[in-house]
Amino acid sequence: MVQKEIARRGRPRSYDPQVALTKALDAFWEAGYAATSLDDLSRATGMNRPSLYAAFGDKGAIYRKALEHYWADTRSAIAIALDERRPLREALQDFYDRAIEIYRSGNGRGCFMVGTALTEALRNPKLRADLHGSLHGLIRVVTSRIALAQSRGEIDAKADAAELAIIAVAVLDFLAIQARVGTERKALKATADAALNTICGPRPQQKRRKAQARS
Amino acid sequence: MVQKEIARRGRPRSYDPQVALTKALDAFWEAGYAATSLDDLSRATGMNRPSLYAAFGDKGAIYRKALEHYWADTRSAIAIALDERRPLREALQDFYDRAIEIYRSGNGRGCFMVGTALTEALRNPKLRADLHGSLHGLIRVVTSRIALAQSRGEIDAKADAAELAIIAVAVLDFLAIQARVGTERKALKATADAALNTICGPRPQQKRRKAQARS
DNA sequence: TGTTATTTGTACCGTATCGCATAAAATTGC
DNA sequence: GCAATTTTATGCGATACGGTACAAATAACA
Repeated sequence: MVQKEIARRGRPRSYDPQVALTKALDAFWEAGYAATSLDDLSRATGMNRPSLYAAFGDKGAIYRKALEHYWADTRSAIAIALDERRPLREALQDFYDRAIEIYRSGNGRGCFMVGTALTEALRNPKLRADLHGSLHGLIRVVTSRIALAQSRGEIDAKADAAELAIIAVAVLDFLAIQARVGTERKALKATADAALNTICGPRPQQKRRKAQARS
Repeated sequence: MVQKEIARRGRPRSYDPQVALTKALDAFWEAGYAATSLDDLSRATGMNRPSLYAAFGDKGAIYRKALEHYWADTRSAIAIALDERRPLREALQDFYDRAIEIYRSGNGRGCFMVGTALTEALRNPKLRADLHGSLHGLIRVVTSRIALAQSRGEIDAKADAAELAIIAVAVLDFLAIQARVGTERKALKATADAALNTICGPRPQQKRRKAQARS
């Protein structure tokens, strides 16, 4: 995975493009697309504006690359969490646990797509279509994962897998919303539990308290 | 409800503050807070900037007033939809139908709070706390409405009302997200049906198709 | 008719913004 | 060491931004 070290000709870069992109992502994630200036990005990455421009393009291009970076990470995390070798309940539990940790990072910044891209979507048809496709794809993945669990007899075979998947993804996005309005971890766990109990049925062995209506 | 016509002293206003505020709301709703300039607001309302400032204050104050206006409308719509005199399923159906119409308005702009306020929440503690409070309040209202239906024997009394309310509100916000990424009405209806069937149980009499995984 | 009160419209100020032009710096190849 | 190459750093230029000062406009009041 390490890039071969080819002796490059001119002055060497003083930044790592990958970490710089991550810093740019953080800046956008915090303030949103429109409220993040090139100076903010310059400060966040440690690069000056011309370097930023040479490396990633204009502000829109930086944002698109940051979004692609985020989405690639997200996809791989989802694939790991929903691993078919584990029971559905365990998979979904991991799915939500990972989401909660990400969404609570950075003072509870939530999901990058829900928190920043969604706002821009209305005036950016390409972005809008990409978000639509991502969401649709996620629902399809979760649907087939739930259908698999049904075929294994883990959950009620008469249930509608597509409907349960919609619930599952809706709760995922709801965690993002709750996190960004400052909801603490305990309440986020309760939200995830609501999804787990609804989709997989109430947990059998362990004791269950009634969920508090804290948000 | 008509204001008494008191003879005001100077030059009369050439705008109606209520409709101007609604136009400002529309502008923010479309582009988000940061991307909406005072010139945009001036264009949208037909007022020039000094009039705008005199009427509502600076940009932040205009936004706060627009948000309060939106939330007041939303609260009353929710109260009507969840009317205790109807069965829960009918109430929730109306709840989601109203949401879908609002969220699909303006080329699918979604929910004002999810689509614009959420982005700003991270850097605006007061706004964040308000959003948190609103969300929490909504969950509490829905929880007690579901508990009422349980006490009437409409749905399973052993279910956890608070958990079902979380699902209900999560799906509401999911409708907002789906609408803003361009999801068409049919798929939004399918999302709402997923919530209805999950919370109230599958509809008994009418024919049911399996939900497509369209988003 | 003149005074007072209120709103409108134009124009302006200081600052921030985006993108780029240009020069200085740092490295490799010869 | 010298030319070629690539990146960094400073700074510029045109525009956009939020907010306000000021005068013209329009009404009630006396």
